[in-house]
Amino acid sequence: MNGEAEFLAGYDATAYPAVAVTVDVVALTIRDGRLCVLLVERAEHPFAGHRALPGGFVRADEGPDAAARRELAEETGLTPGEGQLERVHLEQLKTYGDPGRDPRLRVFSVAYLAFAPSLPDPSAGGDAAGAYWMPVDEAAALAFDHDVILSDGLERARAKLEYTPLATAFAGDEFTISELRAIYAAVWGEDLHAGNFHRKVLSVPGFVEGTGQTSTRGGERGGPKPKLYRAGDARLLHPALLRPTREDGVR
Amino acid sequence: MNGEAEFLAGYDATAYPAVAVTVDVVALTIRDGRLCVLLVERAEHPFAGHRALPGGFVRADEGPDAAARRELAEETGLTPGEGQLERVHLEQLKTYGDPGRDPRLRVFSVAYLAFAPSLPDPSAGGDAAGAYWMPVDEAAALAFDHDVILSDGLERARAKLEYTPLATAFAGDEFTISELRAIYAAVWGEDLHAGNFHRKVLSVPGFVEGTGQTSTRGGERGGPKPKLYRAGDARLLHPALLRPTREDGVR
DNA sequence: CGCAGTTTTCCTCTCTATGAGATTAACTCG
DNA sequence: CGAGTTAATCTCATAGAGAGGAAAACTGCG
Repeated sequence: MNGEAEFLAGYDATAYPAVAVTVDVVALTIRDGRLCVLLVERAEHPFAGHRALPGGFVRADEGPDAAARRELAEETGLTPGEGQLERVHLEQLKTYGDPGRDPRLRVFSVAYLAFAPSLPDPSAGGDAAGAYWMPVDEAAALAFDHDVILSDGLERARAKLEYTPLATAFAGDEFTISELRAIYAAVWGEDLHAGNFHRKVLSVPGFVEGTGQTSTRGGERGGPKPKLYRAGDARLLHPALLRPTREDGVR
Repeated sequence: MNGEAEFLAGYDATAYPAVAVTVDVVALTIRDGRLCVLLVERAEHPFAGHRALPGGFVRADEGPDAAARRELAEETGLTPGEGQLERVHLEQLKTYGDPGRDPRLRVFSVAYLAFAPSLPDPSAGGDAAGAYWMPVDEAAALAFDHDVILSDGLERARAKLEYTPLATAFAGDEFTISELRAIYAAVWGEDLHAGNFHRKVLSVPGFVEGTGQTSTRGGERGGPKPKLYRAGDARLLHPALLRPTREDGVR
């Protein structure tokens, strides 16, 4: 009965003016024990000179997931196929589309959240200059509504560490329990009890599995050689690893 | 430097053909102790005759949140201002935008999840005929990728009941602990231990607050007059109310 | 009216999980 | 070698979860 013509008639420019769909990526990593986010310097109007989350338009032949991974590759300098890019955890965060969030035309932005292991500076990578990692507590006054997107992404990341083993996505292939604890501490912004953390991580089935090996060297300031672990096969932590400080029942 | 003209030049129809942005709503309610979803019968091509989630285009002057609430109002027959529509909990679920999910043109759909108290049949409401509530376990073979959207919405709803007091959004203003337990049972699809549930709900600070009143009548098949409660001011349940059966650490 | 069945609301008991602290052993640096 | 640091493991007190039980309040039926 009603085909494309009828549909497009109902979709005329008067009722629905041109819209664009972009992806923006909140890419997080741990550098020097601090939680950092990948930012780019905007060269063009609007918000020229401001910092912004990396992002770009979704192309005709790709879904938003693929677009986000492509943008991430472009800005970090990672190339597909080498395993590094594939190991980055990427998940959809939320879509932002209020009128006026972009002064030029109606833009819907599908925001993504990425967890990356420690990476070299993008500027060293070659054509990906202009992007850099910045500690999240110094990242403010971003372009568009990117401050809100970043803060939503951080809250999601903090919550996800509680009930998923995604903290391992910030670590390398093999890691020690202490390194894992440092990741939690950096993301949550507070120290954790080493003994309880150790017991907890090993007691959750599927969180980590031992490699049978130990680190070749003790800690930087002494201590025994810690055992090495790699990520287990659990996709949900049960029981969960709850954040300490949050007040009982946020009102 | 670069203004709108340059931007629009980079946004030509070759690289970025026309796209549309819609909202689709997974609206859930409890009817006769069963979890139900609001569906509409599609009249037009494509998928004419198929069931689909209610939805429509985001208009130029509204954000996606407002669009979702408008669509919900149109399909349920609820009118803004009477309090009923405002009491429906509505949150963004996820955005679906793979090429080809709509055979006509590139459509990005921002899906929403709604929790509604028990409502009259939409068809009785007047102009909102064609929409109806259907038990979720009978809702299959939906148009587009709505099966996937529904299943994502259900999983989100089940998870949300664990750590938020949103189950109260399915109940009326005042409710008994048993009614609340029936909501959990319907959403999770399994019975809960009455005694433990009672103790748990009352022990979580801010989940429910007593009204000091009791129901005027005992249970349908006997029993004492239960006390009445209303939703408390907590926005997060702590400790959480975890689902019973799920296997330890989903692999 | 008396009785059986139902339901709310407590209660107990057991097991597990958590948080704080202490201990031992292994290692680095001066 | 000795002091300081860290990994890994225990202990102990408390809190929460799951299972079951029982008193009390109420309905509907004979």
